[in-house]
Amino acid sequence: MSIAIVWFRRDLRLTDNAALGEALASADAVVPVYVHAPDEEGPWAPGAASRWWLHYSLKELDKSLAGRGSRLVVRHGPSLDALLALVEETGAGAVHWSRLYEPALLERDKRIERELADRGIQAASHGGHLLVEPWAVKTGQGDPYRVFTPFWRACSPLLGELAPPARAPRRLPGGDALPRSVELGELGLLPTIRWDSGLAEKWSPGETGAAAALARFAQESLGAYDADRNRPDLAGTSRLSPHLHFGELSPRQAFAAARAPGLGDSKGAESFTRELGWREFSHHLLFHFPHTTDAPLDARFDRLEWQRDTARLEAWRRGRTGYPIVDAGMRELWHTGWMHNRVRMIVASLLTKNLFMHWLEGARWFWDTLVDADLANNTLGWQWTAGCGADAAPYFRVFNPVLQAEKFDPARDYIRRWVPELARLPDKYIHCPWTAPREILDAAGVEPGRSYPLPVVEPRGSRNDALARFEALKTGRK
DNA sequence: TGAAATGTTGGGGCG
DNA sequence: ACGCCCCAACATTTC
Repeated sequence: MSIAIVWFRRDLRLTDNAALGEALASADAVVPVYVHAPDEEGPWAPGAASRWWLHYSLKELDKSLAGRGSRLVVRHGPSLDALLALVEETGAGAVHWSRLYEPALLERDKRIERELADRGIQAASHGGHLLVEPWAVKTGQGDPYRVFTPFWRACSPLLGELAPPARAPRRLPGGDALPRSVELGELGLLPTIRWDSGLAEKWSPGETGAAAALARFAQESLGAYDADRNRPDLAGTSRLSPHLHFGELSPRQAFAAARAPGLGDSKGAESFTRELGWREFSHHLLFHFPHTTDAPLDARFDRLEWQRDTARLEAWRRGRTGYPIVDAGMRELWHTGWMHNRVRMIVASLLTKNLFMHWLEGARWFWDTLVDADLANNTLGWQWTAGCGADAAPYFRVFNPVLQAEKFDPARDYIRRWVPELARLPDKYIHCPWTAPREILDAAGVEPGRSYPLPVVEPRGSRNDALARFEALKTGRK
């Protein structure tokens, strides 16, 4: 009887999972395994919000495995030791997994593949985390793309060839002879101080929750996605990012949903597919430029001396910058583990271009607080905003938090929800309370500097400041 | 997936 | 009727 280990990592689903499918097709029994080894991800080990999500996603995976005659075997790392022990205990002849593309994991997986092969164990990695493999798309010169539009155009013929998502298996043979597992709780993924009630309210980690989120999105929001995706006050976005990050949903499933009859030709489906394209782009870039997690892609930015100011950084983190749209976003993040993408750009622009603080400070905070924290997306996003990344916003592109708020939160609902101390201000002043006359502030019960902070930085001057520093960088002066 | 400064146009008030 | 000015609306340039 042949036995195969399915090593689950961030493909926490049974549907459209090539590693699982191949294991089932090639062996008589499978052993589903998760190995907890956060330190193998180097300086970018999962943050607190990610760990919370992971706990519940693993719990869900175990539950759906149990419904199919199996269970999830959980072990502590190091990964290689755990896998070798499991091979020994079960007599497995193969280990299957879905490929990931973060630099530290690529290296680790390569080593594990070698070690397994040396011992005569088949080590098989499978695609599925991306629509297109990073090595499959190159420019005419054979280089990786650095600009999104031509990149996405080059992907197009490959997308046309995508097979439809595979079905989940009905039964997993081998469940009667599984090796021991540690309790999920022993992994210590959940916070000791229970700050996670806001997360639990908003999210349903796991494959079932992912499928429900996709169905809701396809039915309710995809049609108007093109316009509504920029509105933080509406449920206009897909909110699939954490599900995609943990592989509770394959990008191919999301892609297929947007292509469903009646939607495939809509503008909304087109822009949503394009967003999936950005996800591909960020992963491809990280694969080709692994150092960009910690260093700018544009090396000229190495010479920049960013501001260090603990008090201001803390004001930004906690949503006390005095800019309502920024504070609303930072509080939404803190409370729900997520922030609307439009608002991510606004808060990132303020941090890097008005406060002139290092994009890594922002990247690290997002990393710890986002349930969808993803090294490729986070790196691309922050370098894009700071202007040092691929297809980046030019250094002079600085968001004005008041104008952005007026444009994308026209009804002021987003501010009133997340910055309740301003809720009674009239529409005219709620995006810029520092311009309100005394009597209006009094009537609304707002005391600038006390009940709500004054702006940490003056936008015009700080913008010009930043421009000057970027300008010096461009011309080579310092 | 920028904002602000600057330039251009055209309608309307008015002497 | 005409020229002049104002200014909103839109376009272009610059950072």
